[in-house]
Amino acid sequence: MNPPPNGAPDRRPGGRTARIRAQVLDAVRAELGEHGYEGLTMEAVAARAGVHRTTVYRRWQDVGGLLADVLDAAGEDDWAPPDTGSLRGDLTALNGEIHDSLVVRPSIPQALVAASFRSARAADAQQRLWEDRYQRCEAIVERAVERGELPPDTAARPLLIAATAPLYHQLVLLRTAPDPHLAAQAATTAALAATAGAFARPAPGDGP
Amino acid sequence: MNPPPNGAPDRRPGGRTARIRAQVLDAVRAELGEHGYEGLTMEAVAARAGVHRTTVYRRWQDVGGLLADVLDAAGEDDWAPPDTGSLRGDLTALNGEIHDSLVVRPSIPQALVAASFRSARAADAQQRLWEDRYQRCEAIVERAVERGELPPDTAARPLLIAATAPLYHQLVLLRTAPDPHLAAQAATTAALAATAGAFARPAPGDGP
DNA sequence: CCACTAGTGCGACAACTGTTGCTTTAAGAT
DNA sequence: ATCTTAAAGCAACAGTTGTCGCACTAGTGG
Repeated sequence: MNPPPNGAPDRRPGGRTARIRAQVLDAVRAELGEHGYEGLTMEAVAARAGVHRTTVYRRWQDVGGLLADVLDAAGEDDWAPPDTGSLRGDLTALNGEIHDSLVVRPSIPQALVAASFRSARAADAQQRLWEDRYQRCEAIVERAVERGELPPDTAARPLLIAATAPLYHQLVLLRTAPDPHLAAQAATTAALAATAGAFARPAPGDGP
Repeated sequence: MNPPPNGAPDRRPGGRTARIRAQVLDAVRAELGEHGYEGLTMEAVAARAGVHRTTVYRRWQDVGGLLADVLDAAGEDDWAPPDTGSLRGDLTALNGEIHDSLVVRPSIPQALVAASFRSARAADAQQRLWEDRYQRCEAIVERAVERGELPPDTAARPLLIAATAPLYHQLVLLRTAPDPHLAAQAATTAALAATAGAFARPAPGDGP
């Protein structure tokens, strides 16, 4: 295809290439913070990064490419899900984090979601990031199973989705006013359903 | 502000104005169906509608205005939530409808969601449509309460959100592969939590 | 039937977006 | 130090998007 879009410091990891990438990505985040996704243009990013337009076009192609790179960089952190000692506590804390990240204006996650609708590459990067996050969150369910809070055959992913989806739905899709106890409400509901065995896997004999 | 964008046949409800509005909205839906939201341009809509570009710009301003008008038109139907005789059945049928509308390619609802991120006016229209839909769906909860399936102080909206949010989350935001029994799974979970009283309103004494 | 005018068609234009060929800079190797 | 070449700068260009003034068409009212 074409050369890797995300910096690809394979051939020349030298200072300039990396420096310019950092400048540009910083500029993207700053622009996103100031004008939101709507106001994010290649022109403005290049100007703020102190880099020529052509450079940005050549390395990232379009706005979606820029966002994809930002998303990939976001997945390289060491974030870990909260560990409060109980399933309900973990889910509530997790939802609190999600809630806060979605209500600050302007919200970077919101902008990234918006971008994923305009660019296939941003959508792919977004999907990778979601997958990574939910994967890490499965630890919450594993710990709950170890503590005996949940039956051992509980499917982690649907449970996590049930807990977090209402937040995204209300704040991203429906755009209702931020409800202070929405996070706890959704977490509690999911925990309750899980304890009742709502997420037990259908086929128990899935061993080796 | 400015003259009403959605046709506004106040002053001259004559045949041509209405005819052109219909042509343009049809063209929007057709373009949306063929090229998705990405490929929706004012130029193409005008051409397909057999109308001059300037006319479309003047009456709808931008793509968001077009979508907003389509959304408003969509809310004028006589849709009613399914009535199967049980809460779980109703929610499952409802989720089935949502599921189907989101997995067909290209999906109009998906495109409208995407549009709502680009245009404030489309976002407003989208919000009106969601509100209308969830309002109508509250009948599901009311019937369940009347049947004695749910406690009388059950909050309808959070319950409906809990039931439907996982679908939107997976199919619109996460874009995972369509899961055939995802609709039933989410509906069942929500129904179970509701029966357990997870959506009981906190303050019982809110009467006159 | 005729006059009025909201709404549409038309063409020209400015602004913006993205591309291309070439030159210049600087990282990495000899 | 100097050579090589990947990557950035630069300027000119084509295509697209949105705007404006004016002419004209066709509902609306007398």
